[in-house]
Amino acid sequence: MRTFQLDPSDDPKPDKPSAEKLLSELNPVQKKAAGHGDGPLLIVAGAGSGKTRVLTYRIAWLLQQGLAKPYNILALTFTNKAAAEMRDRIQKLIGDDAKRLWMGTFHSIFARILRVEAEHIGFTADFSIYDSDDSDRAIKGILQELGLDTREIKPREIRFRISGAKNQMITPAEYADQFIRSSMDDIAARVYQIYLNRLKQSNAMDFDDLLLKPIELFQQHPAILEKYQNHFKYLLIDEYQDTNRAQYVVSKMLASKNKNITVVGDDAQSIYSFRGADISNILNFKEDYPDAVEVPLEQNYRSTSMILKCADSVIKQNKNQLDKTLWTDNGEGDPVVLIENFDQWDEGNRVSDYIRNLKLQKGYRYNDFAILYRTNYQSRVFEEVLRRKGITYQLVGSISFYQRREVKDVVAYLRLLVNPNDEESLRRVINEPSRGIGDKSLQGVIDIARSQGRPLWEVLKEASSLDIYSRAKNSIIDFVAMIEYVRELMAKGETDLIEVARELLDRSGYVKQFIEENSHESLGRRDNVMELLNAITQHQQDQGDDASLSSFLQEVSLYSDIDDFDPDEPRVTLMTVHAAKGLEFPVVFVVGLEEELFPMGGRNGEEADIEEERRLFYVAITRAEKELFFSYVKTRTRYGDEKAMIRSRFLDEVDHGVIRNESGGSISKSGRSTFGGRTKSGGHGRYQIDYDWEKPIKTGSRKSSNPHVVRTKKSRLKSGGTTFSSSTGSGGVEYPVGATVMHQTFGPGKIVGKEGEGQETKLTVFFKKHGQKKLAVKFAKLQVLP
DNA sequence: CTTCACGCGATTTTT
DNA sequence: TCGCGTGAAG
Repeated sequence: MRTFQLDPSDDPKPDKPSAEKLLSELNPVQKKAAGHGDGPLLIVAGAGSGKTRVLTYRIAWLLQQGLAKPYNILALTFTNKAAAEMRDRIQKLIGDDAKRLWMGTFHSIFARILRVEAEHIGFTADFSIYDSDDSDRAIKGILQELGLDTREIKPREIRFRISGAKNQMITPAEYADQFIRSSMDDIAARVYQIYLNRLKQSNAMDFDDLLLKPIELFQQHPAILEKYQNHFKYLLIDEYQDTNRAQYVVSKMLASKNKNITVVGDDAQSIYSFRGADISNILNFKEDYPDAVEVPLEQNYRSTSMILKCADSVIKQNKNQLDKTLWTDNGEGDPVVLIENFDQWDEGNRVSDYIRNLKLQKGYRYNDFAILYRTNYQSRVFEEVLRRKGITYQLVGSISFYQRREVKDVVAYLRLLVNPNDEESLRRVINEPSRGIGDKSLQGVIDIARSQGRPLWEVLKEASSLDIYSRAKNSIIDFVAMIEYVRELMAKGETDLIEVARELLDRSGYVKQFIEENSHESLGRRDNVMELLNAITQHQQDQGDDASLSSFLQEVSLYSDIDDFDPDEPRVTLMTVHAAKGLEFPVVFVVGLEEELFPMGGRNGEEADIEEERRLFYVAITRAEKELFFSYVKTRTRYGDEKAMIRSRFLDEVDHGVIRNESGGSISKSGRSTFGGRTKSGGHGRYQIDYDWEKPIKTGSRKSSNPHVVRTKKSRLKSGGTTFSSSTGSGGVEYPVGATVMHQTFGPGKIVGKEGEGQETKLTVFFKKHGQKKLAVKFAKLQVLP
């Protein structure tokens, strides 16, 4: 990285005429925020008040005024998608300079910095990034080595505690001193220290470390901190209400020299405290920076006044909330409609019928609709119903491609290649496919490694002189040689990345096992592996010369499902409320409004927890532009059996003047006791008479249609079970030029060229988001869309 | 050391 | 209801 000395007293240039023009599309308050010069700036941006717009224009303005070069600006967002979108919008304003802006999530930006500075804190540039799953495995291993029963003490429980401590920047010693309240805490304290050591030895960092290590780096090396302070002359942080302590500290460090820090946030939309987000960061901003200029954005451009009134009546119930008044010029709009259902199948049917009818009557397109729910598992019913009715949808979240076992396995292989000390990856793949290196043999070697305090890999390299079973010993020797061979291949730099990966998968026998098994499922797994290889190629195309296995692996680790949500495809969106933050839709359905689901019952029902649930509900409501629907069910199937549900207290809290039932009447409070009744048989018949929906044939329909296969048809292939339809590979499927097809990773695309026949057909497909690609029909698993 | 079968726990929310 | 992980047998 280059550093640039820019004198802050550089002539503050007078406004150019073009700057006037640049900001002319903003309202006066937005203009004030966007055109703010140096010094701390707090933008309190209500929902739908155009904060992204302000941030975008502010960055463009800073550049245009000559206050900063693109690389002097660091903009931290909540998702990679948000960053990419903002970059796009800036590019439209100022052109290609936008490419050189530092924009991304806290995690990805600091991962990038840490790669450069790794050796200063005892890591190498090739450090691995552990996701929560990797962390759980590491913790599980530690628990086992401590002789503890991992059924009684769940690794996740321990991880939550450790992560919580890390987010508060509490060291293991401090934790042991202050936070022991139960035997679980006691164990967590012990594991915490070992876990830290283990990660360090593995040259690995977990998600929390990506925020903590920069702090460590900057504290220990003031010169490095100063370098970045000089480099990042302007710091802008989006969604500031959701930052945790570590994020707060690191941004304060970076800003402490120039004080050019802009934060944007809305305390009413703080929904990540479970992850350590601390709302007081935004509430106390003005104490940290007494001369901060505060700009409240209160005009809402998104929603009707009816929807805003609804939202306002909800958030007012929270005691711990800043007062603010959102207003809008938009029309009054229609009241919110409450849909009452017998069970989740009714809910799915009614919602999808509304979608169909609204589309017909008012000319909406499918991408104008979103169905928002509290938990991912609620998506299943909606998927099935939408599919049956032929309504296209896209599912965001749920199980992502990169969490699939076979994909994680291959990623572990690749990680091992770049970082041999990565013990979790090593343990994951050393016996996958099975090579006769079982738990016992491996544990033997691990014990030796521990007693010598050396990385497992180093000890494995000396396997020939170890005292272990000879079959396992030989397998280990072969395995080590195989990895070393491929690593050298890579180190020589003459072999293309993709070829290196192929060599690895070939020599390890990883793909071969799937082909030999030749089952529907294993072939699906093989296809997923091929898809991962495609992603490597894609990465190379995107990054050009900067592409390496390390950079690819980083991208994979920090990938989030929302990142490739495409709002322009004509498909209904299914996602959690959390995932919907920052997005907007003309028509929104907030479903599953039942006690213990939304709000999710914090078992003690703590008021703070309820307030966060309420903010979440507020976020859901404020996604809607024109029409808003609430829905709840009377009985819901959970864990296989039916449970009577009580409708959400939130429905009673909403201003009843803005909400009506389906027949246009006002909703009754008593509805909560009669309709949401406790008896199972109570209103059963009554509500079935009202509705004419095809009841799902619960056993029949679900069995007859393999959910895995069907899911893939309309959702992105990323979601769905572990197997995919192999129909594309077995011939008989036509791929006419001009047809629209759906691809697992690239999304929808159009066929623009074709060569070869049958299985060997290669298609040239143009993807809106990824550009033109040549794909083999055999592997690409394309679905032809109507 | 691998394979099969059964039992039990899971469903917050995510970088 | 279903998927995974643990336990015993081959």
